[in-house]
Amino acid sequence: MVARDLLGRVIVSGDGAHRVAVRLTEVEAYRGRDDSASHAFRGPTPRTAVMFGPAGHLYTYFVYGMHWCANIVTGPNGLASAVLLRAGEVVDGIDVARGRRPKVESDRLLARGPAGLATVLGLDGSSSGADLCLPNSEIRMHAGSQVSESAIRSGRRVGVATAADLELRFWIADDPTVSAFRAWTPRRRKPVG
DNA sequence: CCATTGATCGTCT
DNA sequence: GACGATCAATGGT
Repeated sequence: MVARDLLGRVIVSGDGAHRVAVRLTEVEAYRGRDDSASHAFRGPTPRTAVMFGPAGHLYTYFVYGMHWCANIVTGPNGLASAVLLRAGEVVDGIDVARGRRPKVESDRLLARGPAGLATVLGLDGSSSGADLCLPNSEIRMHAGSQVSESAIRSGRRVGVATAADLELRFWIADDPTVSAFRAWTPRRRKPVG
């Protein structure tokens, strides 16, 4: 399992009227212990334990005090590799997706960006560790359609401070749902007084 | 379209 | 105590 193999696959959450499906158009690889930008770089912690487990499970994390983002653990080794789901196209449950992001104007932006993608699928901390390969799970993955190698582009990862030169971000060429690249910039602290 | 900035809190040191 | 795998609002071009 490699990051580019995930492009074109479909992540599905919920059933019936709650079903939402997202076809992945942009992903970003994190090489566990070998990668200073990875949450697994300093070894397992309670939060990152699932990254050190078997492939095909979900790893969700909370950032900036307000957003959830989702990864798929890729394994199969003890390296704790994972792939961040950066963007996708909502292919089913568009009304549910719109309801979860009522301020988003265009459907193509509904699952653009990792936090938006997780929101549309209804993912949060309770989803972490879920096995995506179980067909009856609340969250599961379908094969989707194959994306040809010639349609895949790669480039630097978004918003990472270290290992910034690695080209571990992959997306489907010319897809309107792919997120915009933003280089990492240092963050000003809120004034103390 | 682009650039800038505030919001907000779990996690690890 | 500092920081972060982000987003949306704002204001300019």
